[in-house]
Amino acid sequence: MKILIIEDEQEIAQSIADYFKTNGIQCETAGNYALALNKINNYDYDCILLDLMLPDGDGFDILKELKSKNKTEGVIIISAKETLDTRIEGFNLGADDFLTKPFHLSELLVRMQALIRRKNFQGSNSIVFNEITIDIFSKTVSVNNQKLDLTKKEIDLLLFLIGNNKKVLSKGAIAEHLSGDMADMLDNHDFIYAHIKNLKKKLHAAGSGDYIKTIYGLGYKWENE
Amino acid sequence: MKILIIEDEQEIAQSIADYFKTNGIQCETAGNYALALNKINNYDYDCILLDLMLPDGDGFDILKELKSKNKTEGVIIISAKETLDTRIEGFNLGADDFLTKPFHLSELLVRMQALIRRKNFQGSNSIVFNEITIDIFSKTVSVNNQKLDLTKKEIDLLLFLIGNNKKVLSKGAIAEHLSGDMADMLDNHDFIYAHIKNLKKKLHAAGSGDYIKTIYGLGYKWENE
DNA sequence: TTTTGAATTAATTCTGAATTAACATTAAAA
DNA sequence: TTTTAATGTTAATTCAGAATTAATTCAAAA
Repeated sequence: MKILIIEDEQEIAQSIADYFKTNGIQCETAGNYALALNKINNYDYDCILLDLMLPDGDGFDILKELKSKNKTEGVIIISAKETLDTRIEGFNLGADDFLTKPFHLSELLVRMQALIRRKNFQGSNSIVFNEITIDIFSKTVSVNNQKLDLTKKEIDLLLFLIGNNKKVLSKGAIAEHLSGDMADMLDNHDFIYAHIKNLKKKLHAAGSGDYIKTIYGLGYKWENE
Repeated sequence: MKILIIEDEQEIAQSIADYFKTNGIQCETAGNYALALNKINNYDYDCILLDLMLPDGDGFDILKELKSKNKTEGVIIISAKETLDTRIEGFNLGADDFLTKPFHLSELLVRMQALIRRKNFQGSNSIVFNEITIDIFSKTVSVNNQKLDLTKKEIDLLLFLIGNNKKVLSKGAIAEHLSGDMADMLDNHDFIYAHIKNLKKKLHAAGSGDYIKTIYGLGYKWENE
């Protein structure tokens, strides 16, 4: 078993490598974006540990590269700051696990072993909120195990709301997220109403709770009632 | 800071509680599955210590319950027998740390503090004034943990007053702040009366103190009585 | 088929005006 | 000097209409 550690802090990379080696796992390290890309494209690994903040690039880009090349390595993101949003972005890009610094090496080892086992069993990764389950890989949403037929934007909206659990999101912020670009505040954001309504309707029809709250004058938020 | 210790061996639970209390951490204990479930569903804790083997149930089920209800408490599993399998299952179910008995209380304390630090770092941003808490992200105001339903202007006014704690704010200044534009001093500012009154009413109804003082002829100020 | 913009309707919040109450100032009376 | 009454100013309260924001509907665009 061989893993690649993409991490610019030499000390951290080395201590992970040492710990893994004593546990019978071969390791290679890449301290920057360019080197990491090179290694990924020329060698195969069982698992990749990926730090998001690199001196010469974004860890997410490496993830994109991996997926675009249809590489099958499992990826565990290790990041200093974890928000549910970055977690979801990570999962959306195909990461398998997410670990926040500082972490215990034993935990990393266990998770990595769990990941490799999961890979072998073709397990799926999902986000669960009460009766709602969102499968990150298949992009399917189900309520009480009943599959929902949501459009792309509806899933995107749902993830954005859940990912910012309890935080109020303005119409402008939602519009920007859904449309992708830096929609300026002068734009027409009325289409948000349609998406909110449709998503609410579908969730409700499937028997889900009313988690999308309207905060009059401020926006919307997702909240367990 | 308050934690819940779920552990059936009374002696162990007590010694943990004692140790933590001398370190300024409040503790509650639950000696069995049923009691633990009850406490979890009715109170909020900063962290939960979870023994896996309980006389009337499985600790993992408590973990599942926590996650399905989207509780955000950190969970440290303490278990007598650690196999890689139970570790993996624990992490997969969302535990944050895993400690094998016997352990040093000092280690438990350090890990718990690390966990809480990690949680708080990504935690919500809030302003607290005695019994009043204003969460900036969720745009919610609560008094003694009871949520208030304030309008945009009311929240705005509350923040303006608290933010200028003890400073007298003229009606004109408040009007300018609330309306956003450079309202000239000739404008009618009577609407301020309504907002002040509504805000006072809602805060008072929720059991808050009367912090909004009228300074006759000058304006209003926020002050701890 | 899905997404978006426009038009319409509904709901909520804000604000100005009117009324009433509280306070401050002044001046006359005790 | 102190009290009281008269007067004017400021604040509290109330409420209806104005303004804003959201929901809904539908048709056009992607």
